[in-house]
Amino acid sequence: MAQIKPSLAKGTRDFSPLEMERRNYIFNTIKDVFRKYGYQEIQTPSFENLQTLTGKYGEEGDKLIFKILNSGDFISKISAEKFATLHSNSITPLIAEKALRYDLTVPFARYVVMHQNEITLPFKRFQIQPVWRADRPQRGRYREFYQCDADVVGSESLLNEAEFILVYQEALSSLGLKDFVIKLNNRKLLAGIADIIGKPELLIDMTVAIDKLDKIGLVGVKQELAAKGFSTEELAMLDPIITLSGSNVDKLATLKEVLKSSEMGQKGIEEIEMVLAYAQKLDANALPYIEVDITLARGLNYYTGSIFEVKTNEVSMGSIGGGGRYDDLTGMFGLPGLTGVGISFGADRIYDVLLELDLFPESTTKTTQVLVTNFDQSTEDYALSLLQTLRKNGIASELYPVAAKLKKQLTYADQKKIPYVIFIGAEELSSGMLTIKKMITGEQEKMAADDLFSYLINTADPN
RNA sequence: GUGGUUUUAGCUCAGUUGGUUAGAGCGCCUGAUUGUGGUUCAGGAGGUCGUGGGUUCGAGCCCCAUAUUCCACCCCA
Repeated sequence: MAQIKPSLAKGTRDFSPLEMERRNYIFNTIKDVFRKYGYQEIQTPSFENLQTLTGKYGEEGDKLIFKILNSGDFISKISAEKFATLHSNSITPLIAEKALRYDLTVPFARYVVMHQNEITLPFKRFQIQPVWRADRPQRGRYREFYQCDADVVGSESLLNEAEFILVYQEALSSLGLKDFVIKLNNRKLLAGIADIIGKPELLIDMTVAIDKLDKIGLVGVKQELAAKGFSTEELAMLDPIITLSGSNVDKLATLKEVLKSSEMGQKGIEEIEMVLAYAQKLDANALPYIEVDITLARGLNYYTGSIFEVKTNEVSMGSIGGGGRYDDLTGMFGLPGLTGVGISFGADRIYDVLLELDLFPESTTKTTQVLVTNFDQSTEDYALSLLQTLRKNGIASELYPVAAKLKKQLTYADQKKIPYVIFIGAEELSSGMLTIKKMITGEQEKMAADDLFSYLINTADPN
């Protein structure tokens, strides 16, 4: 067989022991907070029926779904006439029936519908699994990455939203992040803005343009909006929205005034106020992290109410979390009238941020505690029983698997940071006194096997 | 998907206008030490220069294609 140069698929990574330890640190921290707020873990398959996923993420999102080619001779199942009329888009459902999951929310909606008789509402679940996107990789953007999602379905209370803000605040603070902002917006408020300008189709263009205020300034924003088709009068009407600033309370007061003719807009403002009120009652310390931001649109099609996004100000990185409320995601799977709201942590981005800020705790992984040396066949037999006795006493131990030079065995212990090495050679065998070497100090002493056990049980770290 | 960028030893990187045998540091292996690691000293191995074409007497260097990395859009975690 021809040799193949080893390489990773674009946008994927291996995780070595140290990286896994750090990744698990992130996962465990987030999990602990999820559990504390009453969420239970589930998992769903890596791939779903393509139908389950398509049409949920918008046009751009659909393009980024990794499709799985059907098995077998799928071409022969398409008639020649039909084949001639096909283009790459319309052929996809014919040759790919499955696809890798794009996020955890849609599979969760599917799960809820399929398990509706087993679950009691409100159902609070969390899920930590990889998702895949056929995007072009970049800093903080991978084609395979882990999301940590918490969602609750069957409760329209805005307390859920407020609790999610606290989950964000608590988890990120536990991870050592200090300067981050949880952005809060509401689709109803955006709809209200669309109401008053009477051009709902330009809503997206508008939020995108307003979002650039820092970069291109008020004049630039207005130019861009004019280019998109806004009249001078409309721009005047939008002025207070474009220049919206100040505290959350200030912003909401301005919006209330501007959107007073829009029922939908008022509803959006009320919802934001309610979320903030709940958050304050739960923990007023969380309030400074919350920023009402009307430019937060979020592409995901299914959001209908609150929208969240989390960014850190400590390093340059896209959002490290996002979420929102979806009123009818399960409706697409035949269970209408069930509202849900959820958030997601981008574990891989959080990893990159923590690494850059040097916020990972010192390695705490328990490695092997004792290495038993291997001199030759006769000593190996004795060493084997000693080895297993150590293990039965809960001490992580290993025997060097072949009789090698002591130098080599010690180098191995050194590199693996094994704190104790037990020498069993001819000398030890005949005297019955084993030599134990403490690698950190280099000192060594002789003791009988029984004394050695009690010594190690008392001093070595169990695993 | 659009535009740009990167790729040379296990790792991080030098490499002149296109000119003999492509270098360094770290790491690795061997020895100084046949029962002693982390320090030191001596020696050694390791490269189809991302891949495939092309130009040239001659290509790591120039041209084309392709993969990959990172960056800016788009979008997103």
